[in-house]
Amino acid sequence: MGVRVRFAPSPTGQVHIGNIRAAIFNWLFARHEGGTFLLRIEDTDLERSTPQAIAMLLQVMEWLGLDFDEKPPLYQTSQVARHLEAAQRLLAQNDAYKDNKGGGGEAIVYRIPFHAEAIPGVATVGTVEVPVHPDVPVVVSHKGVNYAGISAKGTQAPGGCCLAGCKDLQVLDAEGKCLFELAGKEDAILQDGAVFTVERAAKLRFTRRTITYHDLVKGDMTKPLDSMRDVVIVRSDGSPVFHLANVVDDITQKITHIIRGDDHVENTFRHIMLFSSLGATPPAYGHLPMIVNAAGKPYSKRDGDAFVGDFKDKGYLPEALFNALTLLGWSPGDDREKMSRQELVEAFTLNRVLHASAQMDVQKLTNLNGQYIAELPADRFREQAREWLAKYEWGKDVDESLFGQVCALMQSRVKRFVDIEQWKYFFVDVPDYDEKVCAKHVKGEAVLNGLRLLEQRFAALPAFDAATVEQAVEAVCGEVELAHGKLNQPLRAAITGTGIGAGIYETAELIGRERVLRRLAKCLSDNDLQNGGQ
RNA sequence: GUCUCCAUCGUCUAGUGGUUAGGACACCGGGUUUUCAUCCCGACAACAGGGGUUCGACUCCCCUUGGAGAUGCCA
Repeated sequence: MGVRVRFAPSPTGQVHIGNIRAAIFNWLFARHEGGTFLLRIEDTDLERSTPQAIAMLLQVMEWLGLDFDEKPPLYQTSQVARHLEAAQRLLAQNDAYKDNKGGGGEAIVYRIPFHAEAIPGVATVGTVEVPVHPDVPVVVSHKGVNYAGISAKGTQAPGGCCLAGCKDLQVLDAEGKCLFELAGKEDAILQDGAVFTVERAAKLRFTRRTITYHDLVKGDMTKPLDSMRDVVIVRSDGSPVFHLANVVDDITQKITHIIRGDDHVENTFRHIMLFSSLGATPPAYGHLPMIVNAAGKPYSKRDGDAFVGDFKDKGYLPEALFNALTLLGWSPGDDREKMSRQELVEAFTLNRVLHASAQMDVQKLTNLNGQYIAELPADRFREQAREWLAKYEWGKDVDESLFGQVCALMQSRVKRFVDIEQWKYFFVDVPDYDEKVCAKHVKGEAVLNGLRLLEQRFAALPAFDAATVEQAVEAVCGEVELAHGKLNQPLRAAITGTGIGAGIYETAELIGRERVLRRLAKCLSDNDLQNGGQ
């Protein structure tokens, strides 16, 4: 059977990059393998799974080009009957039981199978002993073995595990005398619900069993059964828990490979058991390292600056974000970084995914984004630039030919489309002056004289273009005894109000003689005013 | 407490017993007839610590430290 993978988010608001990265890796894996990429919307949290949240999710996926197969997507809420049916089946098989431990009613609990040998990957390790605190009685029942451990200080520590964790259990006292033996009582406990309470026990001796699965990215993963507890699969309010719903849906959708975040590693062991108890073959698993924030913690829904939508709003291209996200926890193995989607599909394999968590470097993304923007065909860039410009009052109705020229001049310098806000000086009569920049550059007799002279020369120029402006500036520099180029930044400050931008001669040409002269005059008179006032 | 996983420049990473430990971003310096956000060049910068195994460890094993996750009704 071909590869079938899924992205199964819960649509509870914004989509953050950790989440979407999982989608990207699933998509890449499916496309690389020529398999099927499914979307399953885990919308069982009715309060937070709003239609808006689902629409936002779909929109983000489309923006990033994460096309999924077999539409429409599977909505988990449509599967509840199936989930409950599975729970009933487990109950009927005696693989689950009802319990009211957390109060509020009876929950359904999946029992880690005592006869665990039927589960793939379960192995017997040998006999082990664990100390227990004598003040807390050891209780052995079909719900597991309850006891308190002993901390380093000798106080009670959390303990207890599923019954399957303690095969061949013997409860011993401090002298090593056997107070209870499980052998021969299994049926009484499992079938008839017998409960044994053992007081003043000192240690447990049992046969340890482990469950191992091969993780496609992390390698062999093993967990002792005595570190596991039974799993609640239906809440006391009757609603299915994630573990059940997730596994049942994966069976329904015939998923062959589950690629998800690292935080699910521990769940995998119980999920494999659930698959098995439900008569299904467990899929292959691969766990992706987390993307963490600057503090080294996984992005939570509170980390406001990590939402996919935020990157879109700042003018990042989907291809750039997609590319950058693939480079978090994965690399092609050579020095390639900027890769097309096709190259990524070809190069992507799970065994090259890293094991350690990664931190998103926004500056690197920004740099990459700049490369993608620089490579945009001129007309595409223009189209997008216009949309961004239209966000500003001054950018709604710009001169078409000037706009085209500005785009041509500035495209290679734009790293994010929000940066286009700084184009304002090309299109308005009076730019916003950065006072610090002006104070820094527009000062000193020589410079002021130079600018005044420039005003005259510009006015007298037969043609006003980059070349003639350059000539004029050079000539004036000589006349006022300024080193070559020393008038450039002052001129830039005077006519754009900023200290950065494209080449000043080209910039001046685009701003045009009229505006340049007016700005020069204004800047100089403002300067006189200031000096006169002091 | 217990269990699981992780650990190379500030950040993302290459590296699978023998390398001057490579690349990218950022930063710093220089260049583009000392204009600039582009472009080019250069410099700085890492194997968490300690034990082993080995002729030889970033690489294999153990311990420590540090980080993350899990530990029955979140997903």
